[in-house]
Amino acid sequence: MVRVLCVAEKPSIAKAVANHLAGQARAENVRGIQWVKNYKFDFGFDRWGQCSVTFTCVAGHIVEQDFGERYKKWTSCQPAALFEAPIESRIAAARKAVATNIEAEARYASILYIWTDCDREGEHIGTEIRDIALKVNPNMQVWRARFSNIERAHVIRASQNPVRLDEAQAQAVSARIELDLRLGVAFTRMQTLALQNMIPQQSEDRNKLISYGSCQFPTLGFVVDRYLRVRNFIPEPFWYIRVAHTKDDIDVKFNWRRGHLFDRMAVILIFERCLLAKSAKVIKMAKKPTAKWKPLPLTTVELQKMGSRFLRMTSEDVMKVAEDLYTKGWISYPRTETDQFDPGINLRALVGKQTQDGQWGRFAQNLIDGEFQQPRQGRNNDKAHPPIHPVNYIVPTTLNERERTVYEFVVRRFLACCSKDAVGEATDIEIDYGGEIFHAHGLTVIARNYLEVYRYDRWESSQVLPQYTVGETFEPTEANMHDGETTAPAYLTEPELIGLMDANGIGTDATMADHIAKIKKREYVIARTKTGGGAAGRGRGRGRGGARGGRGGRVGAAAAQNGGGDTGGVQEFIPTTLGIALIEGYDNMGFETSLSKPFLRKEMEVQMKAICEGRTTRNDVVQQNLEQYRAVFNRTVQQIHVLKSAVTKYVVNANHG
DNA sequence: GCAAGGTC
Repeated sequence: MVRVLCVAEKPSIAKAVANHLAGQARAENVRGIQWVKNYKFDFGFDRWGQCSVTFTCVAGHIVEQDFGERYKKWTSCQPAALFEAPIESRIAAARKAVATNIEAEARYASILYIWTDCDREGEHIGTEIRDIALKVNPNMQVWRARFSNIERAHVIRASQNPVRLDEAQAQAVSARIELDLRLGVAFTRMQTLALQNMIPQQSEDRNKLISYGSCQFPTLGFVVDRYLRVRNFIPEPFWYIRVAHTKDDIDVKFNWRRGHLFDRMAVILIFERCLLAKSAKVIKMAKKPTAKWKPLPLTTVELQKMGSRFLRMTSEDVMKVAEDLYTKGWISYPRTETDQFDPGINLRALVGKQTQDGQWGRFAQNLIDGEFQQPRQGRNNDKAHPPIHPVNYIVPTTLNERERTVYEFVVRRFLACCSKDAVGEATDIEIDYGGEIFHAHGLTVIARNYLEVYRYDRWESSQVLPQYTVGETFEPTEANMHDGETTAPAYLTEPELIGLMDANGIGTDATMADHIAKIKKREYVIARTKTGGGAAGRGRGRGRGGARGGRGGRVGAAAAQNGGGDTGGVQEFIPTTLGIALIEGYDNMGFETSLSKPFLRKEMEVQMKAICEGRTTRNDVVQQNLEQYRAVFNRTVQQIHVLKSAVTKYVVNANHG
């Protein structure tokens, strides 16, 4: 019988696919690794007939790239030499047993069938597996499965339609690996050696490390950018008009359509026109149904944003806990960009597992009893993993506190997705007063629906507004001119930072939390827990700040209508003097695009796509980038005084003063 | 003592 060796990227895929193909596969232990099993079974492939199959896995990359011995020691070469120093590939120390297992199985198989994730990194991992297998058995045929989820029918279809590895995608990753290594290590050594004597030692036995990385620097850049905007903020006064009217014992406040103006004289003139008009006329009185949409299926980025906003955990902790819940089998794979459920998945069955819970069980039961609605479809699909959802019920009290918090969030989010939008009625009233438009907005929540289970969203009825009729006129009970001033934006919070990284392609969903943790560890930023609520998305500078100090009083706006509900405990980031000095130093070097900005990383992403599409080659991209960065590197060395003087200004002086 | 990306 033909022997086929299948290799997945991680244990869960190997197990799921093997069991789909086999019915029930026999799991054999592998020496030296508890979490890898070799699943053995027979299977009929259209192409090769009845085969004897071993289905095993790796755990991410197996091969590691590093500089050779000669360049390992910091003092052994100039950092600039790392732009061309030879790079060696070897099996990572922690992956020896995995590689040995593949070698052992490959010796007896004639076909290698690769089942790594269908993304760029998966394609590269596939080539790593192939190289290891071909070394012991050069005659193997190499194939690859194209699959985008692990639903049974899909997997079986994929198994019968093998394709070839996509070399271009693997090459794109290879370019990324080489560039990140050379640039990261070269700049890290250079700036550490140049600056470490100016900076207090981190601890007695360890020298301060001043690292550079294509992701950590832009991440730091976002924090510094916001900090400088806060520090350089100059409040601007503004003026506005507010009208109130009491009807049916209800005090209705009308807001000025223009919001506010920064010209006091202009507001005075308009205000006088209003007063002259004496009476206001209702020009719109509309009640219309409105809804608050239920959330989209959960992606990794969203989990980290929501986690750092509502669960009093850092994004790093949220990911750690989510990975734990995944390996224990309670939730699905936590690294996904997909916000749409595959039509094949049995969502009702998953909801059904939650009916036994004391807190959300009744809600789940109601869904089963008829309230269930298909989740919304987002726009993202990584074709590898479904949205994050609970796969099994676990009594929350048997989990530790952090696990419980994350599990509860995943479950509530999932149940919310399978529920209905919240329904309400919006009332909009507009009046014309001296030629100016003022409006009042009211909301009555009619059915909370998904909000019953998803307590992270807020949507509450406002004060009930009285009935007006279009054409009706009245004399306002109160008409006042108020003043206020714009308020500085707040420091960058963790959910905001994750949003910026995501939008700018800094890191991947799986690594964003690592980069944030790294700039903390390097002491480029400090994280501090924000107290009180109302954190995110506030005050983006001019004109958005709340109106403070209005003399007429009663200026404080009602609570945020939407998405508020911050419980406090959000992390906010403030750069250290060292962090500011690094960013300012590079910004002052006069490069077209500073290393602190996200553009270089974005550009690398564009070039990786070009490699994938065959428009350029791996070597061209690597050579061109190395050339470009070598120029930046050399100029940085020549102008190291610019960097040093920023460090002097922010770190040295700050510590003596 | 260095990067970023997989994953356990």
